[in-house]
Amino acid sequence: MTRGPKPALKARKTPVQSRSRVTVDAIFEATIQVLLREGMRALTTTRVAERAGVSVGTMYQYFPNKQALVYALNERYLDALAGRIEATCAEMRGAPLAEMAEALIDTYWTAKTERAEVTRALYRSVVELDNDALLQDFATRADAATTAMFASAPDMADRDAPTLNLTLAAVIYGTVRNAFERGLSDKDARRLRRNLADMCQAYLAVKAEHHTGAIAWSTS
Amino acid sequence: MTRGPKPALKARKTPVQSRSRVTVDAIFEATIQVLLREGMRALTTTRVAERAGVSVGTMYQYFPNKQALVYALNERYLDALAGRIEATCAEMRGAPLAEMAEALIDTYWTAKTERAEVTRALYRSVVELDNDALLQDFATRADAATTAMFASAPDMADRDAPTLNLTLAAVIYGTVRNAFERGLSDKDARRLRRNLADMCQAYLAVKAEHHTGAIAWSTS
Amino acid sequence: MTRGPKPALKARKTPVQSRSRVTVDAIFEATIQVLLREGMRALTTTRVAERAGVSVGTMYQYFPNKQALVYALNERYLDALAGRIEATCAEMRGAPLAEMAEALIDTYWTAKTERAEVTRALYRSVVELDNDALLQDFATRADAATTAMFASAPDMADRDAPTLNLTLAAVIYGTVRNAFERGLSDKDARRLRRNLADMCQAYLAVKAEHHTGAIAWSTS
Amino acid sequence: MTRGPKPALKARKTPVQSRSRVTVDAIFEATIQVLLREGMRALTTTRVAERAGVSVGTMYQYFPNKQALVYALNERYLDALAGRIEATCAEMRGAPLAEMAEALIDTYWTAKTERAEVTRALYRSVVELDNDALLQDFATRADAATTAMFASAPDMADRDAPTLNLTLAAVIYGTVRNAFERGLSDKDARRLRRNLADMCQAYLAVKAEHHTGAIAWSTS
DNA sequence: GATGAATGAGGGTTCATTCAT
DNA sequence: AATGAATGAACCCTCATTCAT
Repeated sequence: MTRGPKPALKARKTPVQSRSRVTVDAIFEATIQVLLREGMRALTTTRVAERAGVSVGTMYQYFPNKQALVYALNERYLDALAGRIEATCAEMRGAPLAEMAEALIDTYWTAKTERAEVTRALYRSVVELDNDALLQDFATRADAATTAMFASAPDMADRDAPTLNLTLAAVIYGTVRNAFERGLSDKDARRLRRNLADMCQAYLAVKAEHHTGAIAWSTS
Repeated sequence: MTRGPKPALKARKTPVQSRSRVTVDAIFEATIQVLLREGMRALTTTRVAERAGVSVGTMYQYFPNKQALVYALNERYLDALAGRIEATCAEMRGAPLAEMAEALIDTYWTAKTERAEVTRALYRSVVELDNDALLQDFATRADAATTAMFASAPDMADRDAPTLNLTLAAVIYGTVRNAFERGLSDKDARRLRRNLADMCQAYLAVKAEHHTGAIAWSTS
Repeated sequence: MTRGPKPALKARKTPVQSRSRVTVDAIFEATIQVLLREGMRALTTTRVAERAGVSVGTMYQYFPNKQALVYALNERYLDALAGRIEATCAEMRGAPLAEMAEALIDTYWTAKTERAEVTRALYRSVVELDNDALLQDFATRADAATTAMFASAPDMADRDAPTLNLTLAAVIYGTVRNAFERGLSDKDARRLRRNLADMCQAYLAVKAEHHTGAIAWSTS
Repeated sequence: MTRGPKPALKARKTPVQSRSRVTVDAIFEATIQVLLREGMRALTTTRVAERAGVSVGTMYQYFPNKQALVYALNERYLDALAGRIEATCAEMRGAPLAEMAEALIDTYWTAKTERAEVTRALYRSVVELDNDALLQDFATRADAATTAMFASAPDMADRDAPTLNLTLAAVIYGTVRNAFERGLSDKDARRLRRNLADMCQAYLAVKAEHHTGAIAWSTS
């Protein structure tokens, strides 16, 4: 299921030594800074190396080409994001669906917002062709985690886990991104987040009635 | 409210004559094709002109520079999209909120899906600088239309129109985009679309109960 | 001796009809204007045609290419200049050398100064390769006139006419151009002009002594 | 007093290392060659780089743009020329005016003639925008040197130094340029040079008489 | 291992010139 | 004759990538 990156995009060496790690981190941070301050168009290898305080040559020791750098940056970010989602999912195992949804919203929203500039920088960097694969991999991994989580909910009844997951995931991730792109005020952001949670809750409650034989709300 | 494009991005001549229109259309179409087949990176003026069957020089007769071309393409698309949303909003004036939401989902989903490649091509192109302004303009226009529509609903009660609008707009547009990016199968797409509508309906129903004094579901 | 222009630089048609003459004049004037206001770099056929109020196509009816236009402009200017020099020479025939020199300075200085911008514009346009030939032709023609004039002076004695001519011509033309390029104030300009005349006079006087058997000034 | 170049025209790196110096020299030399053989019109970055035996990229490492290259070339030449004039002025300090004039002619004439092609190439290149400033700077510097020199002459009497300087400088520089452009034979060149010196001498002698109370030549 | 000067393909853009209308 | 849209060669410049030091 995991497609894995094209060979050309793989990082050259896994930074095991601490010096390497520091260098790579500096490069990543520099990339974000440049992306942020000057945009995708100005993201040149020279500029990144300069800001990272290393030479271009050194950069090429860690990344076979520019695309690989951007790729790795996104990979790293998405890996961390997936990890956080998995953590949340593990934590919420066995909780009611509504709480799961709320926790997922919390996690995702926080992740996207806490370093908004980084998020924005990365959105900008995704022009690169093959990041599609990256996104698919992330989706697959996140979906696996959330699907498993939902399946463990006591109020799952006989719902179709994949479909429920698809619905909640699409709504939550999609809404958060849209919110992000709107550049909302803090107040609006809080409201929207609350309403999104309410919406998921309402949806789950209605479905619950269906599945528990209760009278559907629409007929009440 | 509308910021308007930077002068540098304005198209050079408005294609009034039929020949001009044909040419401009060919250029737009070619841009989409290139974007689609080769990605943003390969979107060069030469390539576009070639595929459009005109010379670079001709292209520059209509667009002062490459950015302006991409800008105009997005402008055109977003203008049409906003128009469709406005039409839907006009049509649904006075209908119940749930129906409005459903109609909005229909319109937006259809617009994004009926020429999926175009949508995909444009998503790829929006990364370019200053298209932000374009998106903001679109959002402003669309929000105006939907807010007005919602305000006309008989079951609006004492809801806060801007907040309701923000919620539904963010959820609907966000979810549709997320769905789109997942490249769902037809079946999954249909399911998600249905569930998104249900979700909105459920949310509106619950809120309705609140506003009509009914006992909230969560306490039942 | 006259090399004549390369065929490619010849104007296409001699403007005999009055309409043609008006058009050509407009084009010339437009060329000067553009040269003046925007410099050589901005001297494009489109721009010239536009300012002249004709279409590029029409321009190409009168000049086979851009170089020919610039060539013709310079040719016209130099022709007029040579004409004025010839007129002065004719007028001064038989006068003393010193008066001849003064008259030549007057004529040349006035010609260069009375429409200084035009002079400047033309200096700018001379980048064009083959204008060398043009300049040579002018020099030949002017030298012929001045040499003849000098030869007619009563105080020529046994001087070498070509050498005297070379000396005076080089000094006068050279100094005037240098003065022009310095962008002198009116006062400085007047002073320099006066001193240039004095210098020529002094030179001629000394030579006269030599040639008349008088004791050379330097030994007195 | 010195205006200094626009920032855009400054050279990118000062060639301190020997390799850099060689490269820059090669580029300068190539520029002159192209200018000479093909004229200003054909002075393209590619052509220069090619003839210099380096890549365009390398050229741009040393000069931020084409104009800067031409600018630097002229700057270098004019700097050397000014230096030579200053040296002559220093050397002639305290000498009689006539000898000063002769020395100035020698220096200037030699400088313009010894590498005639270079001179010619540069005359062709000066048309470019903003080299005006360069010329002004040169003039200012040279005038400062010559004015100071003239002021130190024993036979300055109560002459106006600036005016004397303006006169001699304009006549000498102007005449030399004109001579140069005429492409004189060696014999004619020698003659003209001699006569120019004589002319200056005659002018200074006459003035001297005025200032020393002697009877003016014209009345003798 | 690290450096950064050198490379040169390729990008965006201009503009002299043509030719169908 | 006049027009001006179309052409495309050629220009200036950038920047990912290499490799001698």
